[in-house]
Amino acid sequence: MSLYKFSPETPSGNQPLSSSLFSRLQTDILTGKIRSGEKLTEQRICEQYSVSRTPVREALRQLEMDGLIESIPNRGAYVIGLSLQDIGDMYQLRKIYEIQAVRWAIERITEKELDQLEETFEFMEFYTMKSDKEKMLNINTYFHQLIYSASHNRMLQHMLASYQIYIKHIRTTPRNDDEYLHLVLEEHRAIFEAFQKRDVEAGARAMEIHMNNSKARSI
Amino acid sequence: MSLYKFSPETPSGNQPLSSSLFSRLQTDILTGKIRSGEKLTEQRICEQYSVSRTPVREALRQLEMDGLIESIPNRGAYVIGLSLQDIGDMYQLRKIYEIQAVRWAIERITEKELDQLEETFEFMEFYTMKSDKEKMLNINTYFHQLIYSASHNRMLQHMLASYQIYIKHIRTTPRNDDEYLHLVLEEHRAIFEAFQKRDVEAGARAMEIHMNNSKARSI
DNA sequence: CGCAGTATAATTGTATACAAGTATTCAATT
DNA sequence: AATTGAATACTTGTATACAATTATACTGCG
Repeated sequence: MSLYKFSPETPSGNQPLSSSLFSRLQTDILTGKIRSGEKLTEQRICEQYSVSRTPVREALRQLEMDGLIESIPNRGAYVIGLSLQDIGDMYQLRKIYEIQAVRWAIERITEKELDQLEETFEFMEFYTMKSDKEKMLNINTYFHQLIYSASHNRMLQHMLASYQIYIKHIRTTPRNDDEYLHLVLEEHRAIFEAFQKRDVEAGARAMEIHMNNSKARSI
Repeated sequence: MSLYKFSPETPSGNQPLSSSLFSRLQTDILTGKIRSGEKLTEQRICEQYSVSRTPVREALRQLEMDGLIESIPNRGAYVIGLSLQDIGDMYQLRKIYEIQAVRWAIERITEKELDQLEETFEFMEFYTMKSDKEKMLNINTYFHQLIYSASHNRMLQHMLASYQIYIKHIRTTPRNDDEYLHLVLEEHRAIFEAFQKRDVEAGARAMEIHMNNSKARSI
């Protein structure tokens, strides 16, 4: 992933229209457009999304791996979705790994990676100043991904990446206040400064605070 | 999942022949039959596994979600596989969640679930006595799944279940000694006894020991 | 000999057709 | 009236055909 997409010069940068059927279904389930418990027949998805059954089946398999639907052989697929309980559970679990990621990352981060993190954080400051919430969400995700990457643990990256999809949809609660952006910024500043000081415990604490607040803000 | 499959009365109980293409490919990648870095063309898989492209494509999407292959649009799929580093990473990560699972499970387990855990542990004793390593592996998996389930955290179940696949293949190092079975049994006994006493800290310690030993035994 | 451009081959992406399994309906029988 | 059975409709599972994209090989030109 490149940083260019966050640079001030880039135009609005909307979602790509060519987003896969999998992503579209994922979004529609997570935003509640497709309801929990609903039966998904391949035929109906074909009609509603104007695609043939081949891509539909592939998307359903992916959703199943994500735990968003349950597929019963020769019977069909049922939407599981996320309950409030699930969301709470997820934040608890994510927190555990995010803290671990910070610990390992502070121990193992390279100079180059630290520069990237600094640059990313500076973009966060810039977009907070500009009150660009959309860009903040994207760069926020990227900031965390840099930490995963700096942990130099491929499995951890993979596991935490799988949480991001949920987070992205959950945290779209309408909260336009600048205060929100500033709070998020300061939480990330604390994390970033722990990296600069190579202070593992401070990093873990800062991330724990950030996670607790994220959870609180989301519900 | 039912317990019947572990009962002494059941015959040998081999793997189902109707195992999905996804599982077969997963196994072949994890056992090294399909090498890391290898390019997978859909055509070749069709021929080698005697199926058409539709199921092949579905299996590839699933493998991609698992992180076992990397699929580049219009280019093809490349096997990533697991390095020794990955396996070590995975054990570290699994340990964190297994310990958390035990903590929550001991706090939240129902009487009925505890009975199931007891029954399962007694099967472990039985198969250790009979030196049936195959059955021990299965019931070992089941023992852990009961803990996940008793944690009453659906996300945690989902995350930990995704590790089991790897574990199953990694731990097939040829170690026929009864000593191995007895060690595993005693480690599980410690965990089970912590459940009986509802001692969270003892459970966490017992699981940590079990995880450390599992890792050591696997490498 | 090297390079660019084009034609060909190979591979993935998508659509459709057919087979197999499952659910539903309705009539016949008890 | 309830239940069983067969026939029908529906849904998923698989195979194949076609379109779009990418890789490769070859030819012509400098």
